[in-house]
Amino acid sequence: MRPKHTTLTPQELEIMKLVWQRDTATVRDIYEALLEHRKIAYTTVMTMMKILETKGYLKKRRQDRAFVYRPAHPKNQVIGGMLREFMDRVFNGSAEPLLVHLVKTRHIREKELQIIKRMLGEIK
Amino acid sequence: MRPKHTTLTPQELEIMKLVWQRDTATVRDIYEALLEHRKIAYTTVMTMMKILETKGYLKKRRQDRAFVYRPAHPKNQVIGGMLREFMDRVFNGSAEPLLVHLVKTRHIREKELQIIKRMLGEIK
DNA sequence: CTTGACATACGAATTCTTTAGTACTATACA
DNA sequence: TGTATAGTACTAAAGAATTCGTATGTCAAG
Repeated sequence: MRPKHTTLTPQELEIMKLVWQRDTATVRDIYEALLEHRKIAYTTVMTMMKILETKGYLKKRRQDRAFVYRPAHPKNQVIGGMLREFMDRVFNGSAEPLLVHLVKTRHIREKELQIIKRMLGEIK
Repeated sequence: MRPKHTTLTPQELEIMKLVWQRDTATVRDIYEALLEHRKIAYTTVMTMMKILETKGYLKKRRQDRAFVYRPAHPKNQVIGGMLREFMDRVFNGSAEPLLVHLVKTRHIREKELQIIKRMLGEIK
């Protein structure tokens, strides 16, 4: 059975990025990090992290009075899933038209081409 | 308050793809195309297309009794915007980590590399 | 012991997304 | 002429995403 296709929402992703950076984090850690960019309530962050836990993206364990959260899956795996979902939905699953866009918008230049070349060489 | 979505939602995209394919389309055209994949009500399609019109993605003009819709912007431009938004949100705006994923998941192979090479050559 | 700080639990409001029902209108046609 | 058909307009409602308030519990400092 194929695993349920569930993707991170924008705000969930924002929080997950911060947790991946830190490997472990409390609600307060994330709350303070988010506060530097925008106004947000402590309980909002708590709710989001609880949601991420029930969705299986975060694991928590109690330490003293507070929960300490950590990622349930590596960043690469989750981000990779989001990329695949996006490619499926927007480009019908094929990378080629995506690459066409990246070249035309100059997001891929010689530099990126060299990177790809080198990575492909390493895989072989 | 959640910031307004600047890009197409999944269902909106599904409809836009069909309109781009046809260049012009009535609600009935899209309704019938969608019906081949899933159960959906005629009025649902109508509502979605009205939303797309108020959001500025579709233009309509009356022809006989029905509206005929057409895209307000070319597909490349809109899809390009979605890719940009995704890259910003998920990869902090840089193409490189995105390419790393595509290489590692074998979505970029020799074939795609050649395509990129050729396109870069054409741009120069 | 009381109080303030800090944590979770719970509930709820708001907005966006998606879906669809009902009412109404104009046209075609039997 | 009256009726079925095909269209729009309007309304609504469910579910997801996002936000936050209030209640409550615990611990440490005074």
